[in-house]
Amino acid sequence: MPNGTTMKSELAALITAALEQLVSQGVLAELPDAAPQIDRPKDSSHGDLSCNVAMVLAKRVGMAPRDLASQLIEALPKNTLIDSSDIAGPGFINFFINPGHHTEVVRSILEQGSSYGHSETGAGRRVQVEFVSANPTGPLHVGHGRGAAIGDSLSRLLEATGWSVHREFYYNDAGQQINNLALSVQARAQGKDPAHPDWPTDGYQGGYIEDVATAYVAGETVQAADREITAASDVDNLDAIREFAVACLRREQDQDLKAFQVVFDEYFLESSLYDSGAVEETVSTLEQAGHTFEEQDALWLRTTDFGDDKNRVMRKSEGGYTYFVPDVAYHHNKWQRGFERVINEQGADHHSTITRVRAGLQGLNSGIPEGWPEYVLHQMVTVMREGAEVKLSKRAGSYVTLRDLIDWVGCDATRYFLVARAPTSQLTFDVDLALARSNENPVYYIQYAHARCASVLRKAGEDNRANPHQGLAYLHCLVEPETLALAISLGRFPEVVAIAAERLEPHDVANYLRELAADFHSFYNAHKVLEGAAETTKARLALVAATRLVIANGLELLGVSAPESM
RNA sequence: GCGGAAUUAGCUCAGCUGGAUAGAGCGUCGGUCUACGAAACCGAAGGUCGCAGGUUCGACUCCUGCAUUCCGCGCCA
Repeated sequence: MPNGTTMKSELAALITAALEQLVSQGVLAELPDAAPQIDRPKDSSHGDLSCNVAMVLAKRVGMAPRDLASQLIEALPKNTLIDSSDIAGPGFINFFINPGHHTEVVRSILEQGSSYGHSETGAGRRVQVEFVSANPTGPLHVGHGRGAAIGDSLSRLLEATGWSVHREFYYNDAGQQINNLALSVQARAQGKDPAHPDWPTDGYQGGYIEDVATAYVAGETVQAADREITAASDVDNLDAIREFAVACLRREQDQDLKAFQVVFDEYFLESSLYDSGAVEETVSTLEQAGHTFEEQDALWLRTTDFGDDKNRVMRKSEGGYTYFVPDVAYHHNKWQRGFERVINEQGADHHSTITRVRAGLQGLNSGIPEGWPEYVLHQMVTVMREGAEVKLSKRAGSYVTLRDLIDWVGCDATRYFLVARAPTSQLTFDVDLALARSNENPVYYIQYAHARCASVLRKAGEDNRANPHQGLAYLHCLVEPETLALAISLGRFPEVVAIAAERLEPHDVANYLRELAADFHSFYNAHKVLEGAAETTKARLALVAATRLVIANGLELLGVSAPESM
């Protein structure tokens, strides 16, 4: 099987050929506009693949679905893919695939190795994924962790499907929140605590503020991914405190991300948009395009022209810009950088900005498509431990940090749990479940399957048994139901990756891996790999090697490690 | 009130963009190791897919109402 083709696409080609045949016979007036839909039936007695095209077309042709189905089967070209086919229910055509085709994937997998499952649909086009984008006012919390896990996995999926991916982290380094941060650090440096009468309104109360203040007074030097600052130690110099505090928290977040094994290509500063004049330029372009008006001393953008439910203020009566103006400038900058696609992974609480940003971009008349950029929004995360919700962290004070989770359950389990659920559903992170070492914990379940594969292969190597590739000559020995079921699952992987990337849903991969691990464990318990006839053993070793590769490739897409032993 | 998300087994969640008898894991009950790793496997029980209509060959899936939960809704970011 060549890279990129699947059983489904081979079957689709056969069915299309049959439809063309029916057109030439005059049974059909024309080909349907869409490609025939092919599904994997849930019930294996319904075959390996099924097609509903007869039911879809029947009405238009004026034939009974089952009659049309039967003519379609007659018209199928000769092939080695289909073992048999039948018509079932209201007019499904069920196809039973030649078992040899199922086990042939083992050959493809061993040949393609770490690239098995990958495709070139992105064709090297450029996509930017922006995620986390936390302001440097505190450690990353679990919500940021979910964003990091999803955003990074999305990036990996897009890379695996041929896109050229740019990972970006955007942060506000100059706004009101940063001012609060500086004031809070200053207050701490002056020996005040949150109970003090002069403690700043909206000041940050987390314990980390005190650490920053201590470091500032001590004149320490901090180094973050995108900056390095030495403290001035002067308690009255608010600008110096601000710069130092931002650097401290940037470093803190860098360390969190490093512990989470997430890496960015670029950190983009909101302040740079002011420095470069991009914000002013955005405003004047919108004004010139006639999308703005003045009212009550403020400048408004007519976002209602672009689907918003009310117009939005751009420049406040006191002269400053509202937050969405630099947001629009930022996204215009992304467009100018040539990203065909931009995907923003954010918490669902940012939902309301989508319409505004898109409206602002449309108003610029830069040829930006209406649905650009794309958004993946994730819902809230709550953390449970010992049956109760955890709401406080020692370090951050008011919320549970990402680092807390990593410390409790490790990077692998944290990443898996945060990425394994649909972003649209609220997530309950059960710390005790993530720590469990049994199949109630899917991370260990999948990793254990990988370690088992590695163990068998190791054992075969020690005994001087065959190299897994030798088994490729004996794939016909793979015949038992559990064995074929495993091979079929291995063959699904490319589809799973393609669909997950297309729908921007990394959790598809997590679910698939769980199912694959279950198929492997069933196979493993039913059939001894190393204790059969020589040819069967060789074939099974090839199957195990292929399974190990697919699990490793899948875990890689989630950013979870694939251990050789546990 | 407006907008978004959600509602599926006792619990945590899938459900391949409309297919056939709605699936996993945990939990419960019952079986499998002098072991290619039992961190596993096999089996059983467990469901009015929130409610009511609609669309059609066919609805957990799409549409319209209603209910409940979460999140947003400032000249805050």
